[in-house]
Amino acid sequence: MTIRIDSRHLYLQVIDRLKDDIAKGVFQEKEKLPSEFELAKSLGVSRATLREALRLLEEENVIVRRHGVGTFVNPKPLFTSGIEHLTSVSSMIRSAGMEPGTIYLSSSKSFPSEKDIERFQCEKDEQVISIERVRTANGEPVVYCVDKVPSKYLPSDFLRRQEGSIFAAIEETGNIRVTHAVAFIDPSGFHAVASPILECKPETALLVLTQLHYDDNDQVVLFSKNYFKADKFSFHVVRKRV
Amino acid sequence: MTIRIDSRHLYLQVIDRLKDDIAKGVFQEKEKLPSEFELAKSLGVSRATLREALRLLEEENVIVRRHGVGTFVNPKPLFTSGIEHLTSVSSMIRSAGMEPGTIYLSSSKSFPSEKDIERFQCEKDEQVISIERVRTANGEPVVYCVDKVPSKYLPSDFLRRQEGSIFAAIEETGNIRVTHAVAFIDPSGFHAVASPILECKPETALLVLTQLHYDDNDQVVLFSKNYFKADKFSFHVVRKRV
DNA sequence: TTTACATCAGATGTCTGATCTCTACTGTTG
DNA sequence: CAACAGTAGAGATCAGACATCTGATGTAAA
Repeated sequence: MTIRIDSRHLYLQVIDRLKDDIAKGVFQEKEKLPSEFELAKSLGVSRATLREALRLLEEENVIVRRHGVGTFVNPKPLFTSGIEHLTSVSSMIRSAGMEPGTIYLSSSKSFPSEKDIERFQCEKDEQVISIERVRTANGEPVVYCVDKVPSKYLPSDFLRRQEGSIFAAIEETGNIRVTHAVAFIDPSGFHAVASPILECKPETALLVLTQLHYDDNDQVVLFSKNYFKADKFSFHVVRKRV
Repeated sequence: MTIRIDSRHLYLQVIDRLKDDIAKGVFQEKEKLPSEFELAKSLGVSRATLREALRLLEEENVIVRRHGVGTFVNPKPLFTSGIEHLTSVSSMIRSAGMEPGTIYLSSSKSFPSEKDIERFQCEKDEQVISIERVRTANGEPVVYCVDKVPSKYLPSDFLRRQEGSIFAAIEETGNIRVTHAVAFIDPSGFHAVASPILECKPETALLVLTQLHYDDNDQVVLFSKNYFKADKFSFHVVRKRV
């Protein structure tokens, strides 16, 4: 019996551990994993728990299981991590091999519009913080971002410190975790505000991501509109048949 | 082979059964499911098997489980079925509440280009079929489609019959099933070919979906490039934190 | 009456160890 | 050499137990 430092469920810890090991190449050798019996023993969990983890890893296409044969790691992380995985703009830029930066244009606190009230399901007197930024990749402007978030979700000193990710600030309190988002994808030609800021020629198209970010209680905690300079950026998504 | 009547794994059958029951509203009552013990008994499977099914349903956001409390059906199919689910253009149009139609522009059989050979991993002498179509919604052109598929994946009489989905034709033989695709998302301003065909004004932006369709052996079986008239169409994707 | 704490029932989480079924391999046989 | 039967080992499923969490209830103290 191991001491539970981590309070999360065991099967989740097993998943992380296995993903780590696969990433590190521990199991890579001939793309075959030890048998469930041995794996469970070496991880210190029961086979039932291990199987719950393996089943989810199979659903995620990390591994493949063949009845009577064995479990194999899937040798094709070729096209994972598409837009269907929620990550910050910073890490999107970084994973494209470039250095992210931020230029703050403005930030303000104001009372919510009717749309805001509907989006956030908040009261009329709950103030909303709006932030306008330009994100850069290797110094070049690539994304124009407009974010809106009810001030109750942010630390009180947020407006003063002009740095850091909004995600991190929202989750700083420990009570909220952004778990998923719905992103609406639209193309745009010339945009009166974004195009000049991004130093686009009029014929350069933009990709607009309008996003509603939810926490684990399905509350909208962040609304954002991102204008991507598409010639410097590429999006993909893995589509699965159902 | 792969002819499976009901020899699929038990946990998969349980998932289907539960989804069915939820869809039929059997469990709807107060959004609470029977306990795992009772459910397992009534389904005639062990608790371990039931739990594998429940774990996947939870991952799919169909249900929510709370330790010590119970299992609940999730009352929010609000934003499922985004672009991350692979469906045909026809059903995308239909689910937008419009009637899909097709205009065939051209279709031809030719030897593969170097890009084709790389995409499909085929031989130089294996011919490739190219199809050019316009898809309409309520009679109005909304998508310009260019499809490429090695002729070996299609029935020999395919070029003569100018109708039906390519998906269906590929799967007609029974040996191939398109399981997933990787879609690259790009905006486009004026496009010399697509814009006139779609009767777009020059300033109307297009959304371009360049897709590689895979079968269950991770073979590319279909390449397609779709130009969506974005003012008539809307895309969204559910992004999950990992 | 209200608050705080102890207790308990019932649910999910985890473990153990067994049996069933499938697959790849191997040696035998005609 | 091909066809077949046997076998070992892997995942699939099962049955039952104990652990832990949560919500509700009852009881005693403020």
